[in-house]
Amino acid sequence: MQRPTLAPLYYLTNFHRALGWISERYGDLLGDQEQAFIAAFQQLPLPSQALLVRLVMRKGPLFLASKLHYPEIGCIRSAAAPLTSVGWLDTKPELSLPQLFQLLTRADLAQALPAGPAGQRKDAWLAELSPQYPEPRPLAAWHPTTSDTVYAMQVTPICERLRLMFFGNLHQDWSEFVLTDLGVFQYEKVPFSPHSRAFQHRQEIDDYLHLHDCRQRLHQGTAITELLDAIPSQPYGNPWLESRRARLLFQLAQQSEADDAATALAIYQRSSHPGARARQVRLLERQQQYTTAYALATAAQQQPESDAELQQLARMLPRLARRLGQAKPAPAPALPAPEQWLELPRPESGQAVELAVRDHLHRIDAPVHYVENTLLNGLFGLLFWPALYAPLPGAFFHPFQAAPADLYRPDFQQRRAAICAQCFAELDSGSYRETLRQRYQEKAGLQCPFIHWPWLTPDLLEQALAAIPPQHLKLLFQRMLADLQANRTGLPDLIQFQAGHPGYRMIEVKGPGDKLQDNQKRWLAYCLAHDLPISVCYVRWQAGSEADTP
DNA sequence: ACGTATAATCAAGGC
DNA sequence: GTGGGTACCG
DNA sequence: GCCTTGATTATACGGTACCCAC
Ligand SMILES: [Mn+2]
Ligand SMILES: [Mn+2]
Repeated sequence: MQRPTLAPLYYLTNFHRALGWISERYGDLLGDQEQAFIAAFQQLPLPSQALLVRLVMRKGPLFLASKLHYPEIGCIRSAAAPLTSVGWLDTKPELSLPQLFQLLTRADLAQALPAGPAGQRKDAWLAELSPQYPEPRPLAAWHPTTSDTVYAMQVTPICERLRLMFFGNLHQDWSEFVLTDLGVFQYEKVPFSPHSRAFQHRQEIDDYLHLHDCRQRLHQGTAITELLDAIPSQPYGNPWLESRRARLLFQLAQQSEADDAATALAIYQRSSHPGARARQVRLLERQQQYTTAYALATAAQQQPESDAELQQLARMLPRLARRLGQAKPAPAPALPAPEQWLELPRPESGQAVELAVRDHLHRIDAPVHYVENTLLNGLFGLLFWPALYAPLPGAFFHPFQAAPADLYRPDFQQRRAAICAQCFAELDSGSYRETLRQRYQEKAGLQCPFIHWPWLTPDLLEQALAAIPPQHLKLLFQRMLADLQANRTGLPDLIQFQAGHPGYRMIEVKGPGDKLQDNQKRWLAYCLAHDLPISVCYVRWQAGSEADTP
């Protein structure tokens, strides 16, 4: 593929585009600090602007002047000077010993510090010296003979905030621009109004940043109690932020489960994250508070948050009932799934069991494909493309989105009811086949969370269109749409296309020691209830086909 | 909605 | 030297 | 049988420069 050649300062151009974008849409949500930053940035000499952007895109926050080489910028020190005078770079930061170790190479450190035993690891050396050097110092104090300079980035918080405002998340970064220009990422072009933006209130941005900070501290091992104090005790009004708060609480509770079950319980109670209630029941059970556990479980059963929760409750309730001496509830009926047992020679090369079964079942007139979730997700993405990329207010707000912002919100389908109905109607009329072929041609390569293009080959698509009855597709898609997040996984490993009716069958492969997962059981139950051809294939290895692993 | 996560799978141990 | 992990690049 | 835990794999842009540890 031919890559367009880029202007030397392409990244600066991109950053200007971003700043302009933000200024246009967020004028009312920018604080004095951010406004001043944007204004002052434009006043800087170009090499200084370029250097700042380079550093913003790097890890930092500390950089050695001698390690910065940018031909398009030229002299780093002259480019840096204006940045230090506005206070965006600090040239004399106090460095802790660990920071010094991160910044300098082994060889450089050896000139500044007493050497340890030969061949000592860098981290051991640091550990050994740490007690002797508790105080931070400027580089010149650590290493008097060096002529090097350290630059410490001072504007990370502002730049992070701007990035968040642009993308509506913090996992995308400014390289999206160049990667898209190069065609590495291709996004569907969705029209949206010039005032579309990820946030409507400054408080939402603050809240997002605050939660993000708490999450990072959780990951760094900050004490749970400290974080609990930091996280708002009341739900956010914004459902999107509230789900993030709930998830953070859930993770907090998870962390506390091991050493403080009571705290964990209390935190789960405050979280509306999926599964939080089931964890409460489980923890209560573990604490032998069977009455409370049973009460919560039965209440949950009356108003389950999901099939997944019902599934968990159905396992816990009989145990709890037994503990409480209640009448033994009827055992859950086993899934009446067709089963098949195979005894196969263990593949030479440690080949996956799914592939072994695929090859065993494969017939010239009944080909088998190892597809897992990719086939159905792919077909779904193709058919519902107009719904996924419908220009609804608030769904799209920058050009680098692979999906609408509300994809996994419960009202996704509801908000697009008419379009979804049209997509379903194509299954009834039969026009979907031509639509999907066309759409595959048209959209191949574009980022879409449901389509892994390399797996969904034209050949596989054709076979699926020929074999799977549209009414079956309809049933499968209906379940997906009911919960796009939960129901995009758990689909069977293999699909076999065959003559006659229904024209295909789905097969979940289970090797020795493997069991059906919850999400697989849910798909299994759904397919059985709707007469969709599904089965489970259990595999044993032939004795002597290969020595067991010790 | 990529907290370098979910996925799925395998293995082992506890009740 | 080599291999592995990380950061950076476009 | 159920539940947990941890390990382990793959993918997610692909290539390269650099540093470190062995
Ligand atoms: Mn599988
Ligand atoms: Mn399987």
